[in-house]
Amino acid sequence: MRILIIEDEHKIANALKKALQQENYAVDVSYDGDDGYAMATTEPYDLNIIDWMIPGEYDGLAIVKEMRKAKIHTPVILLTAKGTIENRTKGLDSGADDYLVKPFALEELLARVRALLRRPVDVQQTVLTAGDLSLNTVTFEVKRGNSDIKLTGKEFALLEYLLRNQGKPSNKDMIISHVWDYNADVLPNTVEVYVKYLRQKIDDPFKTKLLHTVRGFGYKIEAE
Amino acid sequence: MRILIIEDEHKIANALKKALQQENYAVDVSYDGDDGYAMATTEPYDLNIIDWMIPGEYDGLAIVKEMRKAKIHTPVILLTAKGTIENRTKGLDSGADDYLVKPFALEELLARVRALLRRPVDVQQTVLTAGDLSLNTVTFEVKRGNSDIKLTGKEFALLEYLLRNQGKPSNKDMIISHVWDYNADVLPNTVEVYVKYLRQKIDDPFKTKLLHTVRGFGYKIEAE
DNA sequence: TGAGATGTTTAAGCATATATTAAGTAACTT
DNA sequence: AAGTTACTTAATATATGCTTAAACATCTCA
Repeated sequence: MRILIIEDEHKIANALKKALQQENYAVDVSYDGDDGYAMATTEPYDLNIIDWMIPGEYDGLAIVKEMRKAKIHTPVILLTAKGTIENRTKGLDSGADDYLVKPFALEELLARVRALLRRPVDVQQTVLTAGDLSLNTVTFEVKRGNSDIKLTGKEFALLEYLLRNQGKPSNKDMIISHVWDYNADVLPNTVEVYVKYLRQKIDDPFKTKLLHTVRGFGYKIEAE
Repeated sequence: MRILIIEDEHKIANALKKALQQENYAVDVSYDGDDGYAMATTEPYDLNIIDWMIPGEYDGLAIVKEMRKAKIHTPVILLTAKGTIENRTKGLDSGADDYLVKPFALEELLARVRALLRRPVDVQQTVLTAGDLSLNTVTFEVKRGNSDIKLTGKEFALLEYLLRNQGKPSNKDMIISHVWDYNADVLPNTVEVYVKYLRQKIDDPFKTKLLHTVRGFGYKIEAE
């Protein structure tokens, strides 16, 4: 699966590229509109991720319009800064298939990419488990054994990430880039604090611990 | 199940496409009549959704007539702007199977698509329940225990949506795209207000509450 | 052993999500 | 045309969640 990213903010473009590559997509990046337009119309891609506001003769919207005019119906996800509702309709009007407002969490983008590329449903598990701990990504329910556990949004996102990477330690930078918005300037200490919150809820009341610190490498979920 | 949409308003076409894809249909879109006509008569589809007023040599009505002349009996849903009754008969006369006046709520379209594709009956329940609450999608009656509850149109649509997704929280964006017209620009706060109205009617007078807030994730209906 | 590095904990201020109320519009009835 | 009902928004209040700073604890390696 080939994906083209057209985005002038290098930081964002590279973060997206990295994340998508980790999911085994082949990713090309263009940092300006003219170049991006040329690539989008000449190379065969399975998906385009295009920023609305980019320098060059073509902005994101124009690229989408030209693509559609040229009968290129590759799915497009449009990115834009926190905008008005009018923006949203305009974006979808142009022929884009989906629309994402910055800042967004990487996981959110990945979910939409999967949706547009119609990855088989069974690839994405809805219930993640480790030992007697279970997390349901549809109902957002978290349980340990029979007891319900209530998590906040961030706690849930953190636990989900750790469960998806079960057994292998994730360092704080990794966690920040996956659980927080791509451009969030969050201190590593914030992760530490959230780990504490999580432990309070999923480990402290129980005998066997699941969330482990791997000093120097990060944190991991593991059931013995 | 393959569905073809012939509709020149990109915004509508894309909204429909997305909604239908979420229901696991394979969807193709054509933005003009000539192209659409070619696709409808050469490719095998299980259903066509065709706008009446489209640019090109063929308008929607003509496409349906030509299809029928060519003995292609794929079900057709015709879309049209707020029209006269005369329109309606003309439309069904032409050989269309159903007829929908814009603007319409997505759920309405989905219901008709399901009906025409004869999805197994048990998929579309006519009475939805949660605890002692019941909602009849045919008679529009809502009851809790023995007491009748009167809801307005939007309140009803909201409750129906939540009941269909019972147990799983729906966030405001989801609710807006399913309960309001496809082109409605409605603020998230509107959903909050409607939740309040609903609660006043279905929860406040009763001891056990059914409509729950799941902070950070949305709202859900759930009976313990 | 002890100094620097890494991880833990607590509490407080700030930010955001949700709830509530009221008032303005639009649509429908009589 | 006036009155009613439904719909949506704006303004405000309240609750909860998020993030940081700073103090404390533990580990590692010279």
